[in-house]
Amino acid sequence: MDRAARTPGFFARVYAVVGAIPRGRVATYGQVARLLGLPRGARAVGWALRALDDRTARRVPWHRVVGAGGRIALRSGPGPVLQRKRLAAEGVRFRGTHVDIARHGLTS
DNA sequence: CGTATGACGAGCC
DNA sequence: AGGCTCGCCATAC
Repeated sequence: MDRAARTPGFFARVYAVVGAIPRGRVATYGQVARLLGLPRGARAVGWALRALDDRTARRVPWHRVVGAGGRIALRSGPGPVLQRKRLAAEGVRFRGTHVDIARHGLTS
């Protein structure tokens, strides 16, 4: 286990919240941050997910976290495609390039 | 301890 | 709609 995931630090809490997102639904970085008690910590959440290594990523449903409005935040590499693919596999609908947040949002 | 870095977000243009 | 700027936050150096 990585140090970040073992210690009761920020990363671990982010992973715990993300892990609680139900299958077929998505949450925004801002929402996750809010659940952690950091209304303006969306960016920090992004930092935590970015720090996921291949092994840790296997136990954290990072693909269920999207940007405000359902935007796929990943910009390059296999990430964006993989995320969209995984979400689609869970039945998540898209409206163009964005996730249909109104239909699959955490609180929706 | 100051500066840099992002998988962010809201405002503006 | 698409692109920029600026503010926020936890880390990395």
